[in-house]
Amino acid sequence: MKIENPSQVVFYSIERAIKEYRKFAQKKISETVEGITVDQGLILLFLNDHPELSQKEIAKLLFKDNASMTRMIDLMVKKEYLMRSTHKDRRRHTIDITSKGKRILEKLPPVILKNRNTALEGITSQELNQLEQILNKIINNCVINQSK
Amino acid sequence: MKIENPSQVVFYSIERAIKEYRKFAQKKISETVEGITVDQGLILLFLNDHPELSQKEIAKLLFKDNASMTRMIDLMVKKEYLMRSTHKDRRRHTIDITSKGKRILEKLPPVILKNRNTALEGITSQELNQLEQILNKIINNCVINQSK
DNA sequence: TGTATTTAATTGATATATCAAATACTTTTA
DNA sequence: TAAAAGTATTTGATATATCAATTAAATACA
Repeated sequence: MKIENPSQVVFYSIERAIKEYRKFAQKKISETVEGITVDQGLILLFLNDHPELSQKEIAKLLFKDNASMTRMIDLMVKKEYLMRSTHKDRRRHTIDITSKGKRILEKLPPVILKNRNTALEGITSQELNQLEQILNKIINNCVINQSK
Repeated sequence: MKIENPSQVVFYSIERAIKEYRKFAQKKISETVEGITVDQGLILLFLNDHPELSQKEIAKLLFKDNASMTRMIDLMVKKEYLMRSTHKDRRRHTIDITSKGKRILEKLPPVILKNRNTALEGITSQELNQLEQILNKIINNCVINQSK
């Protein structure tokens, strides 16, 4: 049984698209903001909009593992973008953005918006909807069949 | 400046689609073949079809870094799926599939084909073409603007 | 031919991914 | 209310990602 050439398989395109976008976005972010990864930037943005988020909730938003999130936030605390403080549910922490983190937040949104616009240049909103729909079908197929 | 909710941004869908597919595919592979990751399986398949591939070429096919590929193949050698032997270009190695690797290869293709079909269930070939086209636009936008 | 430039692979350092197990709390329930 | 079950986070072990630097060999070229 013969497996198709990768270039003929849509999963390679999906993987490549997200990897090229991440590489591109990281490069542009690094040109503007020192010492921040794409994911760290997203963590700051989410926390800024929703300060009550738990590590677990942030992990889910970014499709990360809880253990990874612990270590990412450890690092961001070490780099002084974030601080952990006590939460009334003492299993959790409240995660606060430091002033250093807030300074990053001022520079970040325009870069991210520009990156997204650049990456989506020449793509109609109709195409974007199609893309979303098809991807959602794939996601559903995978999620449903995983539990089987 | 406000950054959109993740669910409204197509890049989250792309990321989620590939991650859910990988999780699903890994689960199905693990049920059939012991001790093999999706990427390790793909390395075996590529080498089987194109035994002359260098580590660098395999890395490119799978969108990996050369350093990662060195370590992945190190591990596959340690687990006895692969062997390195001398190549006429002595900077390289020839990478041979062991008999243990070949036994994996007998079981792998049907699982992978079934995974892909399951994940793409209910998606027309027209939609697949659209998906490819739109993703290629994104890829091009990122690649072109990276060098700028 | 000898030196400079490329090239394939490796290594080191650090970060992230993944799974399992452990901790420290909270909530349920008998 | 005490024990059981559930939850958020952390930790350990191993693999992979990423970038820079190194090594060893091939190629270019003066």
